[in-house]
Amino acid sequence: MNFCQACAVRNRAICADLDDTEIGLLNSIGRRRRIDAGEQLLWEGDDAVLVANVIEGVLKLSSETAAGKEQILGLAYPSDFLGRPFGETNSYGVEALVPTEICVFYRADFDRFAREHPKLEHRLLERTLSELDRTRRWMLLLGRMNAEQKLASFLLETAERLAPASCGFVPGGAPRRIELPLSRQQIADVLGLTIETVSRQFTRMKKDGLIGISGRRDITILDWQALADRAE
Amino acid sequence: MNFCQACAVRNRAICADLDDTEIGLLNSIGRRRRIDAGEQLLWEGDDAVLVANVIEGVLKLSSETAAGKEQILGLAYPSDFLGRPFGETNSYGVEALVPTEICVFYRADFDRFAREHPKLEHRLLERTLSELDRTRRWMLLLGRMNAEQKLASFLLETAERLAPASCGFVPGGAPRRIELPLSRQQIADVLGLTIETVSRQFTRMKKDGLIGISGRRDITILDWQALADRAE
DNA sequence: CGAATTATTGACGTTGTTCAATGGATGTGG
DNA sequence: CCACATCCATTGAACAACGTCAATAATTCG
Repeated sequence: MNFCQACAVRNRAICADLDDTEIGLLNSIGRRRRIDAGEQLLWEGDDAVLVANVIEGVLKLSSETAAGKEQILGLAYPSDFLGRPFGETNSYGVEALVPTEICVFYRADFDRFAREHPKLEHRLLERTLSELDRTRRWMLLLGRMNAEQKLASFLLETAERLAPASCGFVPGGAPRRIELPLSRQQIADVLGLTIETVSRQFTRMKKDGLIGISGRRDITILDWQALADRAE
Repeated sequence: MNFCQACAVRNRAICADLDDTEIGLLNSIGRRRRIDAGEQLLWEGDDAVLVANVIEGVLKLSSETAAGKEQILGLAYPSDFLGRPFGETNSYGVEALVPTEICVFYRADFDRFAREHPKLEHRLLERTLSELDRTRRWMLLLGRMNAEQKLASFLLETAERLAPASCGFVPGGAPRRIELPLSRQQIADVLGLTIETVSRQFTRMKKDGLIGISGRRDITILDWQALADRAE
């Protein structure tokens, strides 16, 4: 059977441009896999054996310093691509943050398929270019923003990426409740801060009426404009 | 006439896999251009009109916060690719740091050519994937390293990238003199620090015998191992 | 040679980290 | 269903690293 036809990210993932025959071929070399929250998919420094598409869930890409301090390098959401095609080793680890569903390939199979299907390579190129842009924007945050700006930026971006693309959501307007896919420690690891600093910033934003905090991971954005102002 | 045949980066740039006919075609849509040190090639936020290959020299990619603080997002050396194919706008500015020679294309022409030549797209994909890896490694530096580690890492990477690929240079061993392509301020902008902090770190490394400083931009790495130790 | 630019150095302030204690939530076994 | 253990988050106080401001020194360039 062919999973792809019913795939939730069929029109957004890198396979979107393939026709039925090609999809069938790709389907035959990939397989679905569920990953529990906290389960690791790829390890930093390992041989690059697998690549994957994210179908449902959220994963973190991360690396650590010799001293053991972690830095989260990026988050992967549905339709994002994971792993290092045409590469030797994984330069970062990948771990699911919530229960996640992916579509995995052996890198060797994927590489071969990709080289034979320029349409797929083109989509992958576009996606990689976008990811590079996003990553560079994140560098500005890490290098030049203070704790308040970092957290405000993080909340805005998370709200945006969590909104299903289909629902035509635009930031701003009404209060919006979001369920954070990350713990406080992980947020700290994304922003290059400590957990204490993150916690203090949350408390302050709540006190100032920018956000509401209902549960550890349950945040409501009350004042978009004020949040955006603090992000710059 | 066809510049490509005599091009210094003919075997390393994204055009390396093209045959003579294809190179001829590519040559006809591109042109050589010299850029002075300090001259800007692309502006952050502008429409993405141009893309280019670096032939000789060094350029910086940079972005700034609303408050006007600059962050250098990356450096481009010979054979690197510049600009945003298949994109709308430049998400960062590009400026030459030293007298530089590039091979420019109108993005529209380049995009069309690329879509018709999967070999070129493949090279561009490999390069973009490598650049993404490099950029993510830099995020670890920005987010989790202190000033000393940042500067040590910067010096090591600069020494490596400045060494002509041909000469089989490996870090370590004998003292090595390098001419920094960046001012102190620019180094600060790469590392997410201030010029004063960079200056103090330089002074300290010199005092500790790790490096020699002959002129503002003229550094000799005296003790590779000690420098590598401080980088982690 | 002198002006302008860039870098260094010092004194001081601020932000975020570190260390330590407390608080709140979640889950398990009795 | 409660008691307890565990985990995660919050809060406070002291400290260190880096930033800021200001003065001086060294280069570069006309």
